[in-house]
Amino acid sequence: MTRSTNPNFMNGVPELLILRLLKDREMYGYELVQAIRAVTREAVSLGEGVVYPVLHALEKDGALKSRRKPVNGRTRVYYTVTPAGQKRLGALVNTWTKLNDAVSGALQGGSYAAHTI
Amino acid sequence: MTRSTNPNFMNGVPELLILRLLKDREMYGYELVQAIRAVTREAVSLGEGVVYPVLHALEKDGALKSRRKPVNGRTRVYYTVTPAGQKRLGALVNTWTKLNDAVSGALQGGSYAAHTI
DNA sequence: GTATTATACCTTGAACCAATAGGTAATAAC
DNA sequence: GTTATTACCTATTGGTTCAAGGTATAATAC
Repeated sequence: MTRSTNPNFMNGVPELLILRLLKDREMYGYELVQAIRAVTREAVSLGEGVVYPVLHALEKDGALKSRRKPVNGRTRVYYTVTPAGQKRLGALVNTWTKLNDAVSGALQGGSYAAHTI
Repeated sequence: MTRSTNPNFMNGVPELLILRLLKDREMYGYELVQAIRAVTREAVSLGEGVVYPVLHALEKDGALKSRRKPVNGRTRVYYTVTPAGQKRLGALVNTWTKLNDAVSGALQGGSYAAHTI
């Protein structure tokens, strides 16, 4: 029903944002969690339990590739977008935009459709 | 993975569209299925297996109320939005708009975005 | 006159995905 | 030396869309 942190309409949004952010520069999971909060101005706040599984699924699908990099004794796993990932991002942005336009139109008093039954 | 009919990003959209359409006038389930197709210009096409459960859930929650009306020997179940439903619609539109702005900003802008405080 | 389509309602099962709540381990701060 | 922060991870739950069924009447086609 009502989500405590994020509202509905979140289907596919984590994947979309992650791909979009990684398109600009390589990042690691923990960094992505905060970057998403920052870039959406707290409108979207994803837990690590959301981000990591998405990263692993995207890598398994060949949309991302990773490299391990030790920093200050800790190990970070940096992700970058593959060509397949870029393509996937493009498709996601496309469908997201289309759906958005459709719903926006429907919300704003949509009576451009004259349907009678 | 890939949906055959509708893409991702559909979470909560059926409920939003149904409430929005019923706000203007009472409709019945089968009519809503076609109205949604029409108002979104085929961008969203919901099956009856999606619409009916949402209608029942919304009525159970007190957001809709129904009346049975015989038309041409068949029985139609017409739904209207209750005050609680109007409130729910308002909240949904609000969160949908906010999320939209956030994701749009993230998609277009690089690191940060237009309006600071 | 019967076969097919359209109308109109419904439920069940599977699949997907975000969210919560855990768990491990190292460094930094106090 | 206890807590907070960094940084990784998994398992389970719950909610929701979707496909694929099922029932029944009215209109149309052949």
